[in-house]
Amino acid sequence: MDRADLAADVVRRLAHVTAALRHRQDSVFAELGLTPAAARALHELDPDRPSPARDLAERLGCDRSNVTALVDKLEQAGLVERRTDPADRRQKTLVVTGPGRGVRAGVVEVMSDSRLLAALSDEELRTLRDLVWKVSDDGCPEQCDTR
Amino acid sequence: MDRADLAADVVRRLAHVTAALRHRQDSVFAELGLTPAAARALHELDPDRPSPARDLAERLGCDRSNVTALVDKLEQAGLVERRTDPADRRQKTLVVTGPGRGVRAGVVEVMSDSRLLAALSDEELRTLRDLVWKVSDDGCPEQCDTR
DNA sequence: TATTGTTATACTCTATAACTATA
DNA sequence: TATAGTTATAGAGTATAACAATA
Repeated sequence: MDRADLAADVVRRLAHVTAALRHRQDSVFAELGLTPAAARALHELDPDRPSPARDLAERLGCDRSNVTALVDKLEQAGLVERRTDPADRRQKTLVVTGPGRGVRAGVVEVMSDSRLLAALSDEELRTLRDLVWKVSDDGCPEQCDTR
Repeated sequence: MDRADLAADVVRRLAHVTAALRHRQDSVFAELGLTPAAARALHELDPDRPSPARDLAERLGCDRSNVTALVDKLEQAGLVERRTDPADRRQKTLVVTGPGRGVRAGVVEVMSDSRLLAALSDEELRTLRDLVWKVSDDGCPEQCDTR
C-alpha cells in the first residue's frame, strides 16, 4: 500500500471514529435534555468565571445571534442565568446556576470520555496522543474549532 | 498525566483534527457547487453500479425522504439521472452522468486527501493507521456511519 | 398489504441584516 | 459613532407522517 492509499485509509478511519464519538456524545446530551449545540455552549461556560455572551460566541466560533437562542434554552432549563453587567449595562453576564453545574459536569465527562479508546494499552495511547498532536500542530491553523 | 487525562486529550485532539478535515472538504465541495450533504450523496453513488434511491438512503444512514431533495439537487446540476426501473416500476435507479463522474472524482479525491497528515513520516503514518484501526475495530459498532 | 419514492411539515443549527439600548 | 444583545429571516440538514403508484 503506498503512502497516498495509507493516508486515505487513515482519513476515512479518523472520520469513522470521530463520528462514533460524536454519536455517543449526542445521545448523552439528549438524555441530559440538551441539544448538541446547547450542550457545547454549556461546556464552554466556566462556572467559576461568568462571562458575557460575546465571549461565548467567540469560543463557539459562531455568530452572536445564535448564542441568544442557545442561552434562551439553557435559561429556560434553569441551567444558566443572564445578569446585566452593572459596569456596562449593554453586556449580559452568563452565570451557570447550581443545577447548571451538575448538568455541565455530565457534559464535560462525556466530552472527554474515552471508552472508545479502551482497546489501546497505555503505551499505544501515548503514541496515539503524540501522533495526533503532531498532526494537529502542523495541519490545523487558527480557523479550526472543535465543533 | 494519568490515563483518563491522556485519553481526554486524545479525544479533544481527534475532534480538532477531524473538524479541520471536514472544513477543508466542505470548502472544496462548495467550489464544486455542492452542499456537503449532496457531495456525500454523490460520493456514495457508484458510477458503474447504478442503484435505487433506497440503497443510497441506507448508505447515508438517513431517511428516504431526504434523499429525494439531495437527488433533486444532483439532478438539477446534471450530475445524476433518475430512471424508473423497468423490472419494478416503483424503484428509481440513480445513474451518475458523464459530468457527474468528473465532479464525483473531485469529491472522492478531497475525501481521501491527506495534506493534513503531511507532517508524519511513512512509519508514523503506518503506526497511526494501525492504532486508528484498532480503535475503530473495537469501539465502533454497527450503528456508526461516516457522516 | 407491503414497499418506493414523494410531499408536507417541523426542529436544529447556522448566517446575515436590521433594530435597541447602551456607551 | 461603535458595541452588546436581540429579533427577523433564510437556508441546510434531518426526522416523522401521510400519500400515490406499484408490487
